[in-house]
Amino acid sequence: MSDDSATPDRAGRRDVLAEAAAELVLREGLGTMGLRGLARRLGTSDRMLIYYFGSKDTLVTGVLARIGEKLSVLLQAYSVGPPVSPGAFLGQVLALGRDPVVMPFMRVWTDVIARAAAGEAPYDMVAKKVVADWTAWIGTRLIPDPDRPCPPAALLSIVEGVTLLEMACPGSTTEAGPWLAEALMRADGRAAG
Amino acid sequence: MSDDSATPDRAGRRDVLAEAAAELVLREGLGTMGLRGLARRLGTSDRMLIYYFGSKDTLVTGVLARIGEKLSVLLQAYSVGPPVSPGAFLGQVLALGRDPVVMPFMRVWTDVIARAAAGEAPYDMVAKKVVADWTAWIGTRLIPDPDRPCPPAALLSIVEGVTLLEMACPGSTTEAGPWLAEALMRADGRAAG
DNA sequence: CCTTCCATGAAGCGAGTGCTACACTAGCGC
DNA sequence: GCGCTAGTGTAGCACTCGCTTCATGGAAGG
Repeated sequence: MSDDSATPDRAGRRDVLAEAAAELVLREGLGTMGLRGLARRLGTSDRMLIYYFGSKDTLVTGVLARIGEKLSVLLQAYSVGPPVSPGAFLGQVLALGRDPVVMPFMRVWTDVIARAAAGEAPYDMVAKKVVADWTAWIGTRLIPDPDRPCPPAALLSIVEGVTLLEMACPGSTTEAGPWLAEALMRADGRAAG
Repeated sequence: MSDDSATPDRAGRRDVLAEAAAELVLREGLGTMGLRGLARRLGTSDRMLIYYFGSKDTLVTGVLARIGEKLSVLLQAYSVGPPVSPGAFLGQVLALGRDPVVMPFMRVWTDVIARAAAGEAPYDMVAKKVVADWTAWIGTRLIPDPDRPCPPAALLSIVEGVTLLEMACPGSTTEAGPWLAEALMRADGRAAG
């Protein structure tokens, strides 16, 4: 009776709301996720958000899942190339992070991880999955190095750190990104030796 | 009339409260900075915290400044050695970050920067100063490299990223830290070439 | 026409926030 | 003793938060 298939319009409307909320979060950040403010920006009411999603936590996880799907679609376009060295990968990802299409995603995920670090529910659970997914994806993008295998979390840490610092102090990392990529590429050249 | 010198006891009591709050934040994190909860843990009342500090923002900045002083005292013990290469520095700092005495400081500052990234006052202002101070300190700890000068923000990004990921997903960066330090040291070996 | 049920608005609840107004005590100078 | 002021407890304000209750409109089905 109360499952979605019995009321397809309801699931459809929820989907529309989730999509609109995802676009809004990508545009304005996670700071706008209060029920009343979010509802106002979406042209509905907090009452309706709870009606369709059941609770704010499921709304947040749903919206973040949708943002994740959007990003994975984007990333598939960058995964077609061959695996590369850690330094080259970092250079690619940091350049990607300056792409105005990808940048909002970086900011949202870094914000999610930052809230998870503060112990805020439900971001802590979401962050665990996100970190797992990303390390797995990074792992598939790296040339295996039997001598000194690069832990994907190492590259993820750099990307998160650069993004976080850039969000907190805009402009503070303009030189840091290129230097890091080049330093790792220098290390790449020594990886086999 | 209302300055501190006229009522030294008041300044003294404020100092005691700030010290106790700093210890508490180092122990339990910034999540405990609500006025009522903080006051309860300090054995006083929110009324008194406002009375002595004027507002929550000045209380927060005061407590964070005190934590900063504590850390700078700690760090002076590690600044007596000669300047080192970026890779060696990163190895030292990441090892330092696992020291149970220093770890609470790392977590607090990373939390501050994370809140600043979310645009939360007054952490945004504090973070700007913290990042400036740290990049300056890192700059004094690095061997100048005329060919490829290492931006201090690069190392700060790594430290922040590793700390953030470790807070969000404990255990996810156990291999990342050593690998990064070693990779940068490999790059150090190529810096002059 | 009448029922039934989905969708929605209006109002409100209870808890939380930073902060304030008021009353009171205790100690000090006159 | 009197007045003054610093310190502190109690209560409360105005607000936000996630969420609920009530009432209603309106369409579908008998």
